[in-house]
This record gives sequence, structure tokens and C-alpha cells, in this order.
Amino acid sequence: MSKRKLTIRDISVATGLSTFTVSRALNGAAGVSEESRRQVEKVARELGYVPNRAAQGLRGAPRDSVAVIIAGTSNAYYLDLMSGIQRTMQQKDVTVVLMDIAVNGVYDADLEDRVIQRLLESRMAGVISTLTLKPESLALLASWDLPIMFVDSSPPREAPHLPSVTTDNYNASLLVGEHLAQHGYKNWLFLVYPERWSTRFDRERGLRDAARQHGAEITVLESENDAAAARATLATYLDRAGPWPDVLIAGNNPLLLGALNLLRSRGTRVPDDLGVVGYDEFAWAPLIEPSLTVLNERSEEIGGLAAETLLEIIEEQSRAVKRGEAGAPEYLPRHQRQVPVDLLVRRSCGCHPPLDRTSDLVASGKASRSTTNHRTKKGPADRV
Amino acid sequence: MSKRKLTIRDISVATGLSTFTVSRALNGAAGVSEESRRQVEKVARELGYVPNRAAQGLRGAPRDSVAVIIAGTSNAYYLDLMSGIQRTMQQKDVTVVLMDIAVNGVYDADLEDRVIQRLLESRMAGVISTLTLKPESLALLASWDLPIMFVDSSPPREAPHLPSVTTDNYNASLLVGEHLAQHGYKNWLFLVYPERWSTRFDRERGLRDAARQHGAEITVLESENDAAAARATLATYLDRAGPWPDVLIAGNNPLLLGALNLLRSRGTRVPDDLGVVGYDEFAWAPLIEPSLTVLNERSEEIGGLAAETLLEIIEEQSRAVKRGEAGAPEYLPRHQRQVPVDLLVRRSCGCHPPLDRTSDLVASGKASRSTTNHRTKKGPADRV
DNA sequence: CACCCCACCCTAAACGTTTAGGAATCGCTT
DNA sequence: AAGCGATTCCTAAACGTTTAGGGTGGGGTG
Repeated sequence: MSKRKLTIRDISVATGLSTFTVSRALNGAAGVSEESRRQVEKVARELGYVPNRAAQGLRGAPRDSVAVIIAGTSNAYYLDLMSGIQRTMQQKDVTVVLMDIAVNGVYDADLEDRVIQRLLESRMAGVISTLTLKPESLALLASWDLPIMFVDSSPPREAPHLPSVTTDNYNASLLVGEHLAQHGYKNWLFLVYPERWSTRFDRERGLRDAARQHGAEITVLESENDAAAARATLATYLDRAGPWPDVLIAGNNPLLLGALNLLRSRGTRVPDDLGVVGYDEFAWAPLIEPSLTVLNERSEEIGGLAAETLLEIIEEQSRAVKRGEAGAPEYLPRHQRQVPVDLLVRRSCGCHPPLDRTSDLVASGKASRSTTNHRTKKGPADRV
Repeated sequence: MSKRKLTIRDISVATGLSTFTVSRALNGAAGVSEESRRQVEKVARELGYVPNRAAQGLRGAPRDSVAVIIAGTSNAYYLDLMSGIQRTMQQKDVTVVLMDIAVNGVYDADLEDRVIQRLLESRMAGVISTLTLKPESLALLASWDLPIMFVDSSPPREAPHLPSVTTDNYNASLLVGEHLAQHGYKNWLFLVYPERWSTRFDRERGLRDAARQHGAEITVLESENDAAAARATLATYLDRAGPWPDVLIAGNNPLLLGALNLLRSRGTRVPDDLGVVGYDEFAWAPLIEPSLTVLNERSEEIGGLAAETLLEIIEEQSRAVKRGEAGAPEYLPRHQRQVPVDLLVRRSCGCHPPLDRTSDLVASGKASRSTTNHRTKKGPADRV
């Protein structure tokens, strides 16, 4: 079964043409007659020739891989994100490499270093990161002219010009706050992940502004970014002395899951004893008891947008290099985008929508990327 | 910011040592004095040297990437699988490349060809596939001596010796069937994905055997492998003339989701009008209304096991090559493993467990890989 | 017929690393 | 003092591509 690896030279001798001609022919480049090209292609196919990517990469720089950095795979939200990224990348024939900088589910700084190193060694074309990286990492990437793109996480304070695609987290929070105020909630509890995931910043700011504006109290409770930690953190908090909150806002789905688990096991009734609102729509949300009021983040669209933007930056960069200019990637203001959100009102916040129409499968994710409506969607019987 | 890319030669002139010495020093190989090694490492660090993986790969074959093939990212189950694979791989410093052979969420045969091609071009060390590949693909991989491993999918009929790690699907189905029989269900409906995902085979066989054994009728209803298709397929089926089923068994979670959506929108009561059972435990299952009775697949463990096995095969292969033997990977019987399952009994099947203890976060996934109990877990108040 | 241009093709060098084969040095044994 | 083995290092050749720079021949133009 096993056959010796064929090189371009084998095709060369088999056709009687030079390696130059073979190479041009296979790459569809100019300077080869139609006849030669056809012959080369025929022989290559018959012999089962497969080019060696390493050798190609050595000479020119057909850097055609992009790395996606995540920390922990517990959040199903990343699936949609990846789906959007993949969809775009595979059209352009770019390989996506998923790199996890979490060990046993929690972020690890040393691993971040090693992964960045890996990235450079394999001469990736660009990086998409779902969390804010260390300044050293960014400096390293910059010194290698490697374009980076933040997705669902904003660039760090030290480098606010870096490109990013996020949900419009600030307005999303205002939207949530407004809805909570309509319910008359006065004592909000925001259960949230660490600042390493920088969406935290805008989400918190929006909620705080909303609380101030509507005269509510808000407490921010930080937990590690997974369900088990969220459950433990919330348990400790609720056991303390102090006023019981009206409503719980979960910063993302792992935290929401942890919180709901705790509430369920303690027999706390939602929304009667405590209202609950979450940040990311997901497929099962309408089927939970009670059905969950959440923001409708358009993860797949965000992923796709990030991928497109990154590819654009990479292309512009390689064009500049070809013109003999400096190789640093050029980041423009339009490379920073925010995607609007709506609030999917279900029952966990205290509303009583009649039949949950939002559970229509067509509407959730895949299909419609049309409506950019920025207001709260209310069912006809949406009494507050 | 931008600096010229450093080569090993730059380190060579900076230290006054030859490229040979530098290379050996950086790789920790023998034949270099401690003093030289230290100096090389120091200079390399100061100058910010990063080796070029492409060039390394060109000479020797430090093939240190493994591809994971999936089709569609809609099933959150893959997250756990990937998590298990990553955990193992990153310990051994192996890069995992995720390759999707679905376009817009559905399997695409042409894309499979292109992805396999890509795989060969980049000289991957091995492949883990979550679905049964085309015979041509397998032949191609074999002719390149590329080890393949099936995870959560069995090897195809043409090559039953290929290694795999799956849940014990046959016994899992028997377990389900036994439980359904205890409920007295006589008319089962099995909603299932296409045979391309080969777990279908054992799952169906187990259910059929169980039905025969307990004197029940079973209907197998095939749907494409996503929620929207499942919903549509089920709708059409239920609208036909004919007896209404007692109980619905969903072949995996996307199908379960589609089914539940349909039932909810039609007002069908679960489990009163129709019992429901699913195949993969997931984090939200205890919180759904009604809480879902599902099998407890240990996806992360399966992923980890598959990764370990593949690495073992790869290592054995490269040892054999070093000994001058043939390069074909050697597949042994012990490379085929089946992981046992238990049934998590909740309410959707018609049972009434008291408080859902299975919602403890520690138990679901991450932590305990201890119990290999193969029987049905029953709560004290588990009345049938 | 001299000239130029173009299409097609070739030879040879380059990319950044590893490695085969050998040379130099040193200390030790005879 | 010669011989030897071990240690440390070097030179040069490989790996499989792409590409710079040049060569050939044929057709059109003066």
C-alpha cells in the first residue's frame, strides 16, 4: 500500500518538463502553454502527487492558516462562533486552528505563552482571540507583524485601536436594565466572569448606568468562568447576611447554568422568589422551566464578521508587502464593529408571553441575519 | 516595531558557533557542551529567535499536528469531545486542527475530498474522525500511512479493523429499551440521523433487539442531522395516518431539540401524551420541562481516550520507521474500545424522581470518571 | 535581412532547518 | 611519544518547493 512520497521532480521527469514548468502549471500561474498544463495535471493526478505545504511555506509565504484562541470549551456559545468563522474561512480555503489556553477548563498564563510561541513558529497568517491577551503576547504578535482580531472581547486598554467584533454590550445592558426597571426590580445582582473576558467591562457599565438611571441598587458578584464556580460563588453570597436581591443577571451561560442549578436545588422559585435574566440566547432556552429571558447575541454572525475582517486585514497587509512597504498590519476604525442585540422576553424575568414563538428553529441562529432591530421584542400579551 | 525575521544563522554568527551547534543546543540534543548550550539559549532569548516550523518539517518529520474531522458544529456534544482531545494533546505538545466537512451545517462530499487533501499537504501526524469517511478517503490516508482513529463512530464495514472509541451503543440501547418496557410502552418511535454517523447502526440494532425481546413495536424515522430537519421530519410523520407512538427516542441532541420544539408548539404534553428519551446527557437536561431522561455518554473521557490511543499508534509507527521497517500504522484489537453508559432517569420518560440529584455540577462531565456502573440509576422514589 | 517582442521554457539559487560525515582537541593508556 | 576514544564542533549536503534571471525560437515589422 505504502508508496514513496512523490516530489515535484518526479512529475518533472515523468512529463519531461522542468520543475519550474510543473510548479507554474500546478499553481495555475502564467507562462505555461495549455498543453503542458494539461499534461502536468494529468500525470500529477495519475501518480497521486500531493504538494508539500512545508516546502511551499519555506520559500514564499502562502500563509493560509488562522488561529482561534479560546480559554476553556465549556461555553456552547463558542460553537456558533466557530461555525461562523469556519464558514467564512473555508470559502477562502483558509485552515482554522483552534488553540485552547485553558488547562482543565481554567485559563493558564503559561499556556498562553506557549501557545503564542507555537503560533509564531508555524507562521500563522493571523489570530482571532475570544479573550483579552497579555500585553507581552500582544507585543510579541505585533513585533512579528501578525494581525490580531478580538471577537466577542474588546481590545485591551493598552491598545484600544486593535480590531474587534463584539455585540453592542453597553446597549445590550441598557436594554436589560430598562426591562428590569419596568418590572419594578430595585435590587439587582449581576453575576459575572473575570475581566479577562473584556466584554465584562461594557456589560457592567451598561447595567450600572441603567441602575442609576432607574434608581435601582446593583451588586456585582464575580465568579470564575464556569458553572461549578458560579454555583459556589452564588451560594456563598446568598448565605451572607444582607438584603435578598430581586433579580439575578447572569453574565453568560455557564454562570447562568450554575446559578439555576443552585436555585433549583434550594427550591428557590423563579421568577417568583427571584427573577433571572441571561446574556446569550441558546437553543434550549425556550424549553427550560421557566423559559429563559435572554439577550439574542448573534454569535455566528459575529464569528463570520470577525473572520471577514481579519482576512481583509491580512490581504491588505500582503498587498502592502508586495508593494515593498512596511509589513505591519494596518488597523482602521472600520475594523471595530458592534453588532446590535435584542432581548428575547420569556418567563424567567417575570413576564408571561403566551406561546413561545421564539422557539421557532428557523429564527434561532442559522437563518435570519436580517433584522437589526435594536429594541425589545414584546409578545402581544407581554404584561409587565 | 517590525524586525527582520531571525534565522538560526543569526544566532550562529552572534555566538560564533556553527548552525549545527546552535540547532543541537536549541533542541536539547547531545554533542554540545553545557557552556555553549547556555550561551546559545541566552542569545536566542535576547534576540527573540523563533524557529521556523516549516523548515523543520522539511528535513526531518517532526509531525506534531493532528486533525479532528467533524461535520457541522451544531451538536454541543463535540465541545466535550474536543475538550478531552485537547487536554491530552496539549500535554504532549501536539497541535489540534479542527476541520469541518459540512457546508452550512450539512455534510458535503466534495468538501471531504478537499479537507483530506489539505490534511495530506500539511503532513499531519494523524486523524481523528467523528464520522465514517468515504472509502476513497480511507484508501488515500492508508496509502500515505496516516493513522486514523474513529471517535464516537465506528469504522466502516470495509475496514472493520480500524481503531475507534465509542460509547457502548448497543448496550446503551438495550438499557433504554429495558426501561421503556418497564413503563409498558409498546409503540416506540426512534428518530435518528443518517448512517454516515455510524453509531446509528448499533443504536438501532440494540433498540430493535430490545423491542423484539419485550414484545414492542418499533418504527425508525430517519432525519438529517440537525434540529430543523428533525422537527420537519417528525411533523410529517405524526401527521400521517396510523397509530400514535407511546414514546419517542431521539438519536442525539439536535434531533431531541427539534422534536421537543415541535411537541411544545403543538401542545403535546410530555410525558403524558408521549414519553421522550434522549441519547446524550448535557448540562441543561435537568432544567428542561420536563427534565430529560437521557443516557450519560462520557464524551470527554471518550475524546481523551481517542487522543491517547492515536498518539500511541503514532509513536509506535515512528519507532517502527526508525527501525527501518515499513511505515504503515499498526492497528491492534486493543485500539478498539467501548465506554459503558448509564441511564439518567428523570421525568420525560414518565418517571417521578424526587429531587434531581443528577443536576449536581460535579457529577456532570468534568470530574468523576470513576463509576463504570452499567446499570440504570434509580432514585429512591423512582416509581414506574 | 536585421531587429524586436512575445510566449514558453529552463537552470540555478534561495528559503531555514537538520544531519551525515568528518576534523580538531584533549586526556588517558600503552 | 604514539595511539586511542570521547567530546565538541564544523562543513556541506540535503529536504521540496518557488522564483529570479536568462535562453530559445518564431512571427511580425522596418
